[in-house]
Amino acid sequence: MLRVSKLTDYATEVMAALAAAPARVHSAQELTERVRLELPTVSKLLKQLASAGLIESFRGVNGGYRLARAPERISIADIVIAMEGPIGMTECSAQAGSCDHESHCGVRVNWQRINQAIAGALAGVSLADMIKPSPRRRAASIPLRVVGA
Amino acid sequence: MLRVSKLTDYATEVMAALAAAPARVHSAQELTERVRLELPTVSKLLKQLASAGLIESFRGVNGGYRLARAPERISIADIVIAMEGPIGMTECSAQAGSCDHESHCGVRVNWQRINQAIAGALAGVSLADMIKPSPRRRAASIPLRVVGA
DNA sequence: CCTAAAGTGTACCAAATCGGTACTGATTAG
DNA sequence: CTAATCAGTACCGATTTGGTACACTTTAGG
Repeated sequence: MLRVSKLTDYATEVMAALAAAPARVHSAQELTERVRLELPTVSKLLKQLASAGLIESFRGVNGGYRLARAPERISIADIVIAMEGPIGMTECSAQAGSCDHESHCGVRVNWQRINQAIAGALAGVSLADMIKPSPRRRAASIPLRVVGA
Repeated sequence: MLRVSKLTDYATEVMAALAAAPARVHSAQELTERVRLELPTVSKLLKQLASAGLIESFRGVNGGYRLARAPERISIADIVIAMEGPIGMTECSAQAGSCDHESHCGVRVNWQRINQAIAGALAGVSLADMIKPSPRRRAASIPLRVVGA
């Protein structure tokens, strides 16, 4: 199945939890209780999200994490990229030289277009969208139809 | 990196090779030479593509494989699904009951929307599109818009 | 019929990835 | 100075992935 890693999945849950109270600083411990995961796991992904600049960290007593931007300005693409690196559906479509088929592979360029389509789909959903219970509203703005079918 | 498996990648190359001469029957051996992979590997994915109904197989001497439909009527989504199963970016968004967070996870429904957007992006590119050298033409209709970054 | 060309099915193995854990260090409020 | 809390590193086990091996079936053609 084409899917993101569990860590990425968890990351969206944690980000959603942070987005529920964007102004407050949440400790890793508190977030752990919200998403029902082990502390080291939550800790690890929080660190990753922080180094990607999606959340701010505060050390020391009463420290914790807080969204770096408004939930409307953080997209699922941001989270996926923070956790898994650049979106590239195939090795060679992400960086050149990584695949020795390049010379005779006619589909590479087209995979790059697909990457962009998928990045667009992920970028079109914000964290604010994710915490809305109803899939109505901005849902319609997700680009669905692409080319042919 | 969010990506499809190598086998899926190879499968698109093999399908592209088949699409280059849709009427002819190609042996696995011949396709192996085109995509520069090992025969058992090509053989394995051809079998999988055949059982998904994307290609037809012919046994015996002068046997081989042929596209089951016109290249315009086979999408990248078809190939990805044939190789990796249903598109579901998270465990729980594909089938219910597979995740014990369901009760307190507010983002599940929204992942389902994202799945559909991605499936749409993949369904929108046909095999015929993939073998076109120029990324021009209908390319412009792929939604590109990005939110934050 | 017999043989060779070709696909089918099953099983298996090594390497990479992934998810998780442990432990130690650094920072800061009180 | 102490406790709370984030940061960094290292490691481990399980799963997945990619690849290989081998025995079986089907079919065209002599």
